Amino acid sequence: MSDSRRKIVEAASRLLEEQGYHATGLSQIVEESGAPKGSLYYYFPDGKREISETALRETGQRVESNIRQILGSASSAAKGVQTLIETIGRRMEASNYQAGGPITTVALETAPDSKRLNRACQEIYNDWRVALRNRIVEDGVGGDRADRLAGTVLASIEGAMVLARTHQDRGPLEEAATSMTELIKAAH
Amino acid sequence: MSDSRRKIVEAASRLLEEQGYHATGLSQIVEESGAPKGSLYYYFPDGKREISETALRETGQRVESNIRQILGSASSAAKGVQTLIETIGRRMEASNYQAGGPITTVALETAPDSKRLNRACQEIYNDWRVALRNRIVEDGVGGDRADRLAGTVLASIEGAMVLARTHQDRGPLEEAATSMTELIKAAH
DNA sequence: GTCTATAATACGATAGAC
DNA sequence: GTCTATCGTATTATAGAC
Repeated sequence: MSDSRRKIVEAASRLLEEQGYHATGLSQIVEESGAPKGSLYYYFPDGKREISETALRETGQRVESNIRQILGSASSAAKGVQTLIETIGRRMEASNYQAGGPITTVALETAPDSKRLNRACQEIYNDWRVALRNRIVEDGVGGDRADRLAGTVLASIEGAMVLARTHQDRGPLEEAATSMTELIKAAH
Repeated sequence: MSDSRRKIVEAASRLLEEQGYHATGLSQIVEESGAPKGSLYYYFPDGKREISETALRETGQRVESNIRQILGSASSAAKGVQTLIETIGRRMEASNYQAGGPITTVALETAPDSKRLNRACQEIYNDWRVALRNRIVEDGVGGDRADRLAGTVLASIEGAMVLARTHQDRGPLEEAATSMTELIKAAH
């Protein structure tokens, strides 16, 4: 992938997380990426939606990789989820709560009116969910229950990020970490 | 409160939930409200932000009232939370997932750049959380633990709404309902 | 691959009449 | 209380040169 294209996608990923879809302009993406202004529609003929989809999917894969790595090196699913949520809390705090969930805002904004971006968000959330589910199954929890637990953990993380960003406080994530480890342990 | 003002606030509440802050234009609010176009800046001299704050706070109180009513008429906190989440699921499904969390999208969009709207969202979330906490305390759960449980329930609901809207499926809310009742029951 | 210029449209907000 | 007209400034996207 060319350098300009890569820089555009990286800038878009960050801006979409921090500001959401509608508040992020193409001019700002180009400006902050440092890429040439003329290359935007050369690399992304379909414009903003194509850039955003590319950025979302790249973010999704990066996050999924982080999830798998953290869960994989933990001694149990419960420990892994706790470490995962703590890591998210540190990341949000370090960004002064400008990071607001890698795709949450865009997922909410575009669910009704962009089939393309909505599908991307669906697939990304599904990948994350599967990663969580697999680690819980490895711990010996039955498939159906592991599935439900993975969904609850994912929802709790998403919601706790919303609250943490709103309050500029990672407390909600810490509460979620405690509750989710408790819930997973109780499933055995 | 005058009729035009009330209609503007009602339309704004609905549009902000369905579309978020940046995607909702003043012209659309006026148009769908049926209020006279000239009355917008008469009732809300500070413009879009003032309309939005008013709409958010009104929505917040309406939802808080619903929460208290549902929790209050339930035989236990766990049952109440289950009924609450099921009610939310039916509401989202009935709207074809256009309802996307009464304030979630706006909370995420405006957290960084509008002190005024951010504070409103903080206070609304806090009210909801207190309503949850109080009902859990009534069930005999200790204050600290009830506080954490309320935070987790709120986060799970917020996150499950994000996932439900994204997938156009109330499954995430059903999973959250099951898990949250389990978690609350385990606290006794 | 990259540039500039510009089309076409929408936005929030204000002024001043009535 | 309500109206219209308008200002200034964004936006996405395209055309055509280089």
